[in-house]
Amino acid sequence: MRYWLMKSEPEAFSIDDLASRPQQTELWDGVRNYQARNMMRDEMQVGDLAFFYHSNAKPSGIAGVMRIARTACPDPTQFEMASKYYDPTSTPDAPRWMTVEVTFVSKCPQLLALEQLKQDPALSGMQLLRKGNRLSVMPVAKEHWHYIMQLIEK
DNA sequence: GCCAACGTTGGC
DNA sequence: GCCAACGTTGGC
Repeated sequence: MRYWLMKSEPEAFSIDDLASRPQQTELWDGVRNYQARNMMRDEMQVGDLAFFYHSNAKPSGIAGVMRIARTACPDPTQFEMASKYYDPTSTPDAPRWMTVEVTFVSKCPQLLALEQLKQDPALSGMQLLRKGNRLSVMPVAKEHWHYIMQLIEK
């Protein structure tokens, strides 16, 4: 059982969008970074939990919790010419980009803002808070996960 | 909208 | 393989 954090711009896809999907489930498509892909492809397991992080938002922060519902499969948008995630160098025989399916678990009663996370000494060292960090999928340490869950439930 | 911090691309 | 140029992410 592992813990993750996955970013999405809420204007593109938010925690509310996930909660209102059929089955409250969605393919986490559009990731085009090898490190992030490798984690989804090689490490995520069904049942793992992930924070849904709103990036490029006002304010940015942790908006909810989701569960990995299906292990890695090819990201269909890489083959769709009309998609902004289309990748002409990828083929169905050798798909370059993989993704996972996620299911809604809960929405935070109030968003846990990045600013608040930064100011919390218990979270120093968290990958999300490292300067220059741009990864859209990253692991969360167990102790950080439980600490943040307790902040959410406060 | 700015810009720092990356990541990728391609000429050499 | 180096590295300059370019593109992207994401906080502010």
